[in-house]
Amino acid sequence: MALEHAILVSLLEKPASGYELARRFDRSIGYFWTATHQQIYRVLKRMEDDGWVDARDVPQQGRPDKKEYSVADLGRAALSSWLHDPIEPESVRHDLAVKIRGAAFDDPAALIREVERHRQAHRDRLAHYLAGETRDFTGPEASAAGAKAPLDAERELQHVVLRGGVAYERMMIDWLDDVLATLARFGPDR
Amino acid sequence: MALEHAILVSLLEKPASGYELARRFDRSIGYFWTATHQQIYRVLKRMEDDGWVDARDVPQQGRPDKKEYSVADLGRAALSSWLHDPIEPESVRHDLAVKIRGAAFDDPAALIREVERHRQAHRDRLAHYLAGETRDFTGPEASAAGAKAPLDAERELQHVVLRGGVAYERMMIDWLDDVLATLARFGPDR
DNA sequence: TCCTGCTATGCAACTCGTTGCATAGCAAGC
DNA sequence: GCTTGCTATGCAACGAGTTGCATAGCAGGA
Repeated sequence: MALEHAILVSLLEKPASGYELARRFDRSIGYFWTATHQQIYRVLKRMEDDGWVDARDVPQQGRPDKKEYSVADLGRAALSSWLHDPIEPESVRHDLAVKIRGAAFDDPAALIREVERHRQAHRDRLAHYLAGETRDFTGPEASAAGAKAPLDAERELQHVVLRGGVAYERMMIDWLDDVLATLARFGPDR
Repeated sequence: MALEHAILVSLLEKPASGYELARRFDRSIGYFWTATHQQIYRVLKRMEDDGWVDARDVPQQGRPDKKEYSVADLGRAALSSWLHDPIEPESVRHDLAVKIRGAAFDDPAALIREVERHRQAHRDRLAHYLAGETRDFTGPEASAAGAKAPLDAERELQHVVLRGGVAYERMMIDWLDDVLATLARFGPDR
């Protein structure tokens, strides 16, 4: 269970309300961790009760007030402790692989459109990542940041995680091409 | 939710008891879908109640009796229906990426051992996959299967899923090398 | 004026997944 | 004879995740 920790990291990068966190989980953080606003509100409340985060009411003009959360000392300690925990074996859940093996007992050709849809989704995400990389990690901004802090850990680590996302999407696209070629061999017969 | 469907696919490949299924989920199926024996027994009971699978008591010598399940017509229909459903957007949960971004607010160097452990786990899994590929999908066996059925969908589709696993592990190993190189840059200062 | 849509927070109910525990037969070794 | 360990099945409790719904302020357009 790491939703708490993902929230702590996100709040350390920048304090936010539950709503803002939910939107981050649709974007940057969401690339490697998903969560709905329900989970986020529930967990935020628990974290506030446990003293992991501090809440602050922020009046806004033109929109409802919000509760902005920031990380408290206890939260920082909890994150640190989790980071030093050598756990995690890595579990996988890949529906598409189940479908592909299942297709042997149904119509393999019927899966082609589905796989093509997935491939397109991965292409879109790859394009999105690459655009983000160009925007945030290359050119004058990168140099400016470099001048400001030659070894900016936060930035560098965000970049290496993004590179992981890029590598993942590229791998998936290549593999789905392989899957499509395999499925095509079963197309004519049935 | 696709545990039912993963079980259906596995039972179509070969009928099995709950216990045997649980062991498959530690091996071949487990490479892209995990499940404990608790989930499996619970879901099998529901599937039996729904008429998706048939149960058969099998007395054994030297060990307790088992209940062997096989897929019923209703189960086959349910699987087929699921296969034709164009759902699934693909959600991700990657603890290690959270840890890496979190390391910016702690000691980046402390993560090195953890990342190395993960890299080793992925290397082990890659070696395991490659051994399985050599065993099941190359050499005389493959030719024999080829002679028996020039387009054996079940086998081909199992192979392409395995190739996906191989591609994934290779990608992860490369990425973790990248992560280690990045973390190393923050090692000396702290 | 009313409707749509975005920001912002939350409850309730349900399903899914995990963990700890219990039972029971039999085999092998000390 | 006792313990350990594997096969085989299952209950109970809890925690995590999903879905549907509710509320409320305000903006903008028909």
